[in-house]
Amino acid sequence: MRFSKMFIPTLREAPADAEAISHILMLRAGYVRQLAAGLYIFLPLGWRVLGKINAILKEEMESIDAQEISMPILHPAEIWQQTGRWDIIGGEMFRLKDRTDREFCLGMTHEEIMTWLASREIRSYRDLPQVWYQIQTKLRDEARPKSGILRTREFIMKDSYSFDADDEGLDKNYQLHAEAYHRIFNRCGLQFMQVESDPGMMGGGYSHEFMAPSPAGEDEIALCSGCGYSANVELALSVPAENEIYDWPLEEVHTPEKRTVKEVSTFLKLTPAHFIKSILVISDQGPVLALVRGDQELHEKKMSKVIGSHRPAQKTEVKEILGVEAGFIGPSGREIRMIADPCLKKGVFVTGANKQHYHLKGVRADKDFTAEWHDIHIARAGDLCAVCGKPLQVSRVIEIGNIFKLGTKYSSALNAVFLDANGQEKPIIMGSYGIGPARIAAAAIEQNFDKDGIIWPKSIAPFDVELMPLNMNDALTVKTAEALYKELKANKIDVLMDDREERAGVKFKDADLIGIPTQIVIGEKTLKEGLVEIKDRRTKETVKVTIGEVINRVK
RNA sequence: CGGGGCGUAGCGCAGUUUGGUAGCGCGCACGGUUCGGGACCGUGAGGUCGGAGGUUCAAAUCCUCUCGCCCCGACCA
Repeated sequence: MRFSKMFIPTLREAPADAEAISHILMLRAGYVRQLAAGLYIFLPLGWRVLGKINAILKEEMESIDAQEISMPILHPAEIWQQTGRWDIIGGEMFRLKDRTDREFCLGMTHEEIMTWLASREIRSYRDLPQVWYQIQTKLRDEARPKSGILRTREFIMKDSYSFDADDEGLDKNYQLHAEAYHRIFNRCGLQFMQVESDPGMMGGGYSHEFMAPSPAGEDEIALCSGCGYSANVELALSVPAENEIYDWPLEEVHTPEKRTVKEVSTFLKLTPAHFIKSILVISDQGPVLALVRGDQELHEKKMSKVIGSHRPAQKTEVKEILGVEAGFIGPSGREIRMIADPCLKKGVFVTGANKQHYHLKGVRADKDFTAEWHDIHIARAGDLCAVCGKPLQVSRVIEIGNIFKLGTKYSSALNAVFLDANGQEKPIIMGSYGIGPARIAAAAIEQNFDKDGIIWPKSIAPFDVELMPLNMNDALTVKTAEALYKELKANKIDVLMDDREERAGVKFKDADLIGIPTQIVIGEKTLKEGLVEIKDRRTKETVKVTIGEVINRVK
């Protein structure tokens, strides 16, 4: 490809409303343009990158016998109604009507439609297993699109779905996908890890996420360097570092106007870890008191797993329900449902006395209060691994893929059944598996850039090499460039030749910004010695080679 | 949905406090000189100041409403 013929609108300055590095660089280097919040146009360079990523996805999907198909984006409401998700999913689903008033939605994922197809076509265990995939646009009315291409309202996803006769089959397809995903992300040059995750609205009981470490990410994961335990902090189990235990007798202490853990702990000259933090929440079944250690935060998702959907109580509700102001509530002597973090089992604590301006010192679990015990705190760096006891690290990550064991949730709802070898009718056992190609691209940039621009991993770069004849007015330069251009193409090397009538400086700046991993610089002076320069975009190291050597060097 | 910020030329911004005929840099077009890390000189094109309504002799500037975008939070296959 010739630069002069390709639409690569590079920008000297970054648009003001871009913040994430991948967003800024993709805009500046002419890969994407924004149409509206969460809607992006992929320009020629950006589309080439997605094409490279998709090619890898296809190869690895085919290698585990997944078959590519293509599903509509516009879905009739009835199918989503049958699985219940039409009502469960709120504003995130785009909904519309056709001219006859029939209801439709735009597909945010394809479990329903894939299962619908299976329900119509699969009859026998002999038809199983099947793995179908597509690389298809999804639409979600995101509450908050952000970080450029990382969270958008319309995006391409590779989604695959497995259909099996039994759990062993599902296990195998799940495992095959996990392995394929490892190969895919490795080939894309990403640093990543596989972690346990919360299945969320997908249902089913078992899932993993693939995470690329990056400060631009929206998720956090806990990692154990000791045993390798890794999980999204939404469900990561951790044991906070132990307290020194004081054998206080139970007594009321006067704590005038001291409400928060911070205030009371400062007042009593104790660390927050010696306190029980009591948080009243309102669930569908009524008020629940959540108890965590004073130095911890309550994790709402973990809490939701125990008591279902809920919200924090307002200050006035606390007074109404518990009869005392929020700063002085505690578990002792309460009849209300209580969920407590297990780290409170051992030790002696200070907590609200349920009496204005008083706290209770010397509170012990089981003796002074009882509760249901569940891990409900947010895992933090420095907490200990629940498996092996070594310290956990917490890091910020971009979710680039996920795999779910769905079981029979969708097949049961949509009556996707088959006859087994004994003539018994059974629901098909399913899994679903997603990867976001645009997120791979963004994560690759977030993990590979410098002050001058993008540094693409070779496998997903828009071109393999950029050929840079510096002076287009020099006949020998042009002649050499044209010959090399032809030869590179003949050797199946993707080459972008910067044949513009631009000054050398502009070409260097643009080349670094665009980030093609190898640059071949053809300069007038060096050329007189019969040499050209091969430059590594990442290290900026340059070697001078004869023209004849170029092909072997860059192959 | 809650909190905050911003909308002025393609991009980055000044001008808004104190109302008085819209400006700078980059980019773009043309001419010339340059030519290995975003050149220089000259000439020029380009603006419903996000939109609507109001106040005023006069509104980018003041008031009301509205739309859009970004950030934090809530939410999130």
